[in-house]
Amino acid sequence: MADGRGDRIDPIAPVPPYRQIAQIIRRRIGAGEYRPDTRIPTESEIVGEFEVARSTARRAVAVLREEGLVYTVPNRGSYVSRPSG
Amino acid sequence: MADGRGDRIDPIAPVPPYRQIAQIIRRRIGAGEYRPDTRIPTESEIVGEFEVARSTARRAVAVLREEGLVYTVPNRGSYVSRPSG
DNA sequence: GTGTATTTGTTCGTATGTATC
DNA sequence: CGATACATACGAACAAATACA
Repeated sequence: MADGRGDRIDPIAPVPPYRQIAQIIRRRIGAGEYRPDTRIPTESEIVGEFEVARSTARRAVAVLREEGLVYTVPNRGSYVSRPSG
Repeated sequence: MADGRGDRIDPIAPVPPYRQIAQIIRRRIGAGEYRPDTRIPTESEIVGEFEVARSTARRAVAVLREEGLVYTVPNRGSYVSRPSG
């Protein structure tokens, strides 16, 4: 379960899918499923797991990046940020 | 003409380029221009002939692969499938 | 064995058009 | 009208396997 399979989004919830996905990944990071400097799921994997468009997957990752929770390396993927300090 | 030069895609047609290209290759296979177990054009060749991005060329090939019309050998190319049976 | 070219695999960056709410 | 979402397309970079001189 370390991969969190079973998490689902509700496409008709008031909170848009991209935020729900960001929340799920945020929780996994907090739970240590994705650790510092290791890659979080690629956009394609997010698309596959949550059955959303790539643009939605990208937005979810963008939310986490803007929060500073992850950093994105072009053409490589997005990685969990190390605790600041 | 066995190489099909002259086939063109319409970038603004309702049918997207990647499907038009798949259709053209599909037709060539049906016409025997590309025969069983022989390679179809590489992604680069498709890019050159139809003047599309590689990602579009890949999608066209993916369509044919999903239809079972061709099989792709990693790092080698895509080949015409043999008639099932 | 080395080096280079070819070819597919992967991944992110960005833009446009359409549709829905 | 704005935000969200999906489909499509082009671009760029790099990896890995294969082929060949």
